[in-house]
Formats: sequence, structure tokens, C-alpha cells
Amino acid sequence: MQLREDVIMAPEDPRRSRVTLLDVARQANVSRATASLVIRKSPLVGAETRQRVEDAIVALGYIYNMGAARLRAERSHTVGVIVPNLTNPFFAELLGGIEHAIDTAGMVVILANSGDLLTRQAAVIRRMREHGVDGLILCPAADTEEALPAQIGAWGLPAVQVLRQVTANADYAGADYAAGMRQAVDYLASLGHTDIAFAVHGPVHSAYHERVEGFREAMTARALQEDMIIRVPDQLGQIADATRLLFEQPRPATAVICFNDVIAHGVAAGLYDRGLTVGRDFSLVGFDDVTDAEAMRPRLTSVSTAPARIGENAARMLLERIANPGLPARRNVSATYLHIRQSCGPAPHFVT
Amino acid sequence: MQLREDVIMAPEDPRRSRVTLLDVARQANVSRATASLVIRKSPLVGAETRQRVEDAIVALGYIYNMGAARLRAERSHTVGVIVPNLTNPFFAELLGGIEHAIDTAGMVVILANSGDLLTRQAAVIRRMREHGVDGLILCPAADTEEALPAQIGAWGLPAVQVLRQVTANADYAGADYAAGMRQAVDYLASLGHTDIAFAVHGPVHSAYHERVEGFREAMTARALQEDMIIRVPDQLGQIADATRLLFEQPRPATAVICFNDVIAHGVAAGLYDRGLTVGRDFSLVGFDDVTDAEAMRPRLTSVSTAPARIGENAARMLLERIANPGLPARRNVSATYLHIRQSCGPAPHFVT
DNA sequence: CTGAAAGCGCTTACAG
DNA sequence: CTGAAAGCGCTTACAG
Repeated sequence: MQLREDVIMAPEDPRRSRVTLLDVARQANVSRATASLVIRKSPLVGAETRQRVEDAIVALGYIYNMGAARLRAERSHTVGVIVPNLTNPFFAELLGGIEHAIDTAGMVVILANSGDLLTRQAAVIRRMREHGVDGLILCPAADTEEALPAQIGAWGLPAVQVLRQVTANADYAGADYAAGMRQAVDYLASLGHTDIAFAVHGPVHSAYHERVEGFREAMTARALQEDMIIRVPDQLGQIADATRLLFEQPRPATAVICFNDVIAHGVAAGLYDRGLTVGRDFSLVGFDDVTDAEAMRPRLTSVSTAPARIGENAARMLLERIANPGLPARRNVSATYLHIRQSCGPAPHFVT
Repeated sequence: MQLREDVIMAPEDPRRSRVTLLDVARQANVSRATASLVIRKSPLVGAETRQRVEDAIVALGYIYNMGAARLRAERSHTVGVIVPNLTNPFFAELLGGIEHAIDTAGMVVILANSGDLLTRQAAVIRRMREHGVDGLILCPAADTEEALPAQIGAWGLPAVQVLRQVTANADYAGADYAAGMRQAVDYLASLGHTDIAFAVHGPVHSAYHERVEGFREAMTARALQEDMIIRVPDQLGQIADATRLLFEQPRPATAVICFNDVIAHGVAAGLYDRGLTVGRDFSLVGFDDVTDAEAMRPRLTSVSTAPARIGENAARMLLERIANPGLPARRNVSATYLHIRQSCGPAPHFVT
């Protein structure tokens, strides 16, 4: 940004006299069409002419008017991103990955929060359509109809589902949650645990089901009891109390896999409150492997889903679909891996 | 969203035949100008006419074209938000507050991440200008020139600084960081601590200076040594190791105030690694009081800055400035308060 | 309360 | 490689 030039060249009343492409063209002694070509980096323009136009742009402090361009060109260089919530650090990382990829493509993200509410989701989708976004990255709110992506497609709006999927007939970028559950179960089983709980919370959606099913299947595959699924509160501060549920079972758990790291954090607190030492008296596995995992004590073993990477994948898929709307529906399900740290230990009385 | 209607009414080729205000007007048997008035909720239109137009909108699945409106009306209903980073949960909460207030005003946020880099900041500001945002909420990158807000003002773009300020001659929404430091120091002093450290990291900017100065002044006011300011790494995972710095001092610290909760989290881990019990062997105060504080064990005492509220304040200020550009520069510095939990205890050998 | 006309700042064919 | 003209979908005066 050439602060100096811009300041000097700023017109008297900045609100009224916007400098336009025509001004640039005149200053450079070319037609408006030519100036437009230069801006859009067309190879049709000669180097000397191009330079004259670029000089004029700088001299006048010209700012491209994306809105006007969009009206004619039907492209807004804008992507809508709808997330169900912003406070889980997981979504912040996802958003970071999306923003980075979209920015790199020279586009801009319009952000909205659906609060995991269908009515708000509908409202923000409409608003994004009004703003003429070129595409949508949507983490569908719980209970979203399976038809929504087709709907959006019928509107001519390229879209990709991220993290959660309501249909296989639309693009989707996520992680292999079921495999992640298997990794966690297998690991705990290898430490001799048989009474393994799964602590869940939040809205029910595809990622929820995939994890629950993944848990059940992995447990069943090892002939372990697969129904110790306990619900804890959504609020981090209230999870600790719910930890007692782990012990109010026919056969108390000796290990728990958590739906996400937020739960793991809360459960760790709850175990502490009971005087139990994580990794020795009780084993704990998180899910997402968000930054905090490294700073917990003992360090949290967690299934890594790399949300920033999922975000980048989703953005890339969307960009490709915008470029080529005819593509068949695609899926990008990235692998998870179990990041083993210190929060698990052998089951009681288990000898390796 | 009337899924059913829209589906049924969707034109054959959604990309080509956009339904326009003129179509709505024809369907409702009014002129385009009248239809426009209905959409903008003008009181000039009679109830019966209004109803006819609204029916036509639903029947045709009309979507307002904000881009076209903007071109004529010079308002985009769009606000740019630039943050230096997305991973600190603090910024996620701030963003949540901004998004909520902007959404409530019927506008939309365009998000960008400056990465605390001046060059990226300049690039995203330019991009937002190209997109014709009606205003900007900017958390200025470190080392931003004092002149930038004036610059932005000269471009005719309403803007408010949030969390960090580079000049008093532009709107600013933040928290009273110095008062927060004073609350923390006073509290620790009341517990008998005299060797109090301040653990900092990250880029240097106004919020940094305000906290450091607040710390120094509060310590000096109590005739305590005010220069035990230690730098720790930016990465959460690496902070624990740096905790040793607290003890490699002429007079080792017995308490530490942290620049933010991220540091507090890392330091808590580091203290744990040394076999120290927080709240008994060593006292720890965080800053920001972000959700995690409640789930740490022992629960973290932290200076609450309520980032979501700051975000809402910033959004409100911006909306007011957009409505009334002639306003003098304003400041909204919200009070902090010390949320006392469990991470502090009396100084060694201190009797109340 | 409604209609006809002009115009916002670009891009897009179409000639040259 | 460049220029003149039309048009994207709205809103804005201005008449009626």
C-alpha cells in the first residue's frame, strides 16, 4: 500500500468523487476497455500500454470496484462460509484454513454463524445469495434436510459440505471419524482396557453418528461392551461434574474416549476433582487434537483431525467446483491419526 | 426459507435466467420503482400493493441483488473485519460478538486475517475497499503506523480500531487493560505476594504497552519491584518449558500474572512439570477469562475482558459512525473485573 | 401512491 | 491491440 501517494492524491471529498476506470483510461490515454483488460491481466495488452495504465492506477489511487464488475461479470470473488459455532477452537482452526485458501485465490470470505439453528441457517443462506457469493462452504446445522445441497445446487450456487454431510450427492470435505474412533479403541484395548466409555455432547449430525458408529463397531470387533455412551453438558464449565457418570455404570469405566477435546478438557478436570490421576488411575483420549492438547497435564492423547487442513480441502474443492460446475459430487475424507501423549496408561491389573 | 416453493419455481437453467425486480413488478402489476420501495420497506406503499409485491417475491423465488443495489446506492451492507490471528480463542469470541451485532443490523461480515503482518494488512484493506465495504473493524497489526486510521478516513471509509489502538484520533473499542493489571496486582499483594512476575509474549502493540505499564504502575504504587517481566514463546506447546524463567531470577517469583489465558495455560503446565501445585505453591493469574479458565484445575483466576462484548461494542460504534460520519472520534473502553477462582493462594510465610 | 428515464462502474461482444 | 456501444439489476430524482 503506497500510503504516501494515496494520501497526496486523495480527492477533496472522498465520498463523492470516486476515481473510476474511465479516469484511469483517460490519464493513460487509452480506452476504458483497454484499461479493463490491463486490470484483469489480459495478455492482449502491450507491455508499454500496460505500464502506462498501471502508472495511472497508482497516480490516481484507483480502487477496483468489485461490485460493478460483479454486476456485469456475474462473479463476486466472494465465498460464503457458514459455521454452527465459533467458540470451539476447532472451528476457529477450520476457519483459519478456509480463509487462507480463499485469500490465496484472490477471493474474500463472508462469514456467518448459524448457531446450529435451521431458521438462522436458512436466513444466512438467503443473505449470502443476496450478496451474490460465488460459492458456499457449509457446515450444515443439525437436522438439516438431506435436500438442502440439491436445493442450493438448483439455485446455481456451488457448495461444499464441510465436517458434516447431509447427503452423498454433494461435495464434502471431512475426516474419517470412524477410523479415528477405531484408532482410539484399539489403542486403549492394547493397554488392556475393556470398560471403555464414549463421552459425547452437542447436536446430533453425521459427524456424531460416524463417531458413535465407529465406536460401536470398534468395540464390537473386539468383543467389548459397546453401549457405554454417556452424554455430558455442552458448556465446558459444566462437564467436570458429569464425569461421575463414568462411574455410575454397571461396570465402571477405566477409560473414556471423548467426542472432542473440549469434553476431554472438562473430563480431565472432573477426574482431578475426584482425586484421580489421568494416565495412571484413568485413561483419557480426546478427539480433534486441537492446540490445547499439548498444554494439558498430563498431555492429552487425542485423535488428530487437522481442522485447518480440512478447511483448506473444502476451499479447494469449492474453487474447483466453481471453475467446473459439471463435476460429479466429490468427497475428500482425510485420514485421522492418533497422537499419543500421556493421558493413557495400562488398565488396572493389566500386565503387558 | 420456503424450500418447497423455491424448488417448484426454480427456473429451468438457474444460471441464466435470474429473476429480477422487473419480473416481480410485472407479476404484481406495479412498476419497478414501486417494487423497489416495497423491498426497502418504504412507508410510501399501500398495504394492499405491498402484499401483492411480497406475494410475487415468494412466488418467483426472487432474491435481492445486493451487488446491483450497491452500485446505485453506494451501500454494500457489508463490513470488513480484520484480525491478526484466529487461533487464540480470544479472537474467536471477539469475532462471535462482532458477527452477531453485524448480523442483527442486517449486514454481513467479510473476514480477513492479517497474520499481524503489515504487508498482509495493507493487502486485505485494499481488497476490502475493492469490495466496497461500508466500514471496517480493524485490530491493527503490530507496528501499524499511527496515520493508518486517518488514511482510511481520507478514503471515506468509516473504521473502528478494536482491542489495539494506534491513535486517539479514531474510534476505538477495547478494555481497560491497565485497570485489569491493577486488579491482579492488588489481589496478589493482598495475599502477601511481593515477588510478582508478569509473563508476556506476542507482538508489541498498544494493548501490550497498556498491560506492561499497568503492571509497572500497580507494582510501583505498592513499592514492589516492577521489572520482573519475562518473555515466553508464542506457541502454547512451548510455554511450559519457559516457566523456569520464573525461578531464574534474583528473587524468584511466588506469583505470576499472565498476559493472556493462553500463557496461563502453558505456565500451569510448566508448574505442574516442576511438581508445584498451583494455588498452593505458586499463584497464577490469567488475563481475558476465556471459557477454558473455568475448566482448568485448579480453576484459573483471571482478569475478565469479555471479548464478545468488546466485539459488539466495536460493531455498534461502527454502525453509528456509518450512520453519522461527522461524529468526533469516540472511545469505548470497557471495565475489566477480576474473576477470582482457585489458582492463587497466600504467599509463603504470609499470615493474614 | 406510481411510472418513465437516467445512471452507478464495470465487462462484453463486435468492429476496426 | 483499441474504441464505441450496450447492458448487468438496481435506486434515485422527477413528474404525475
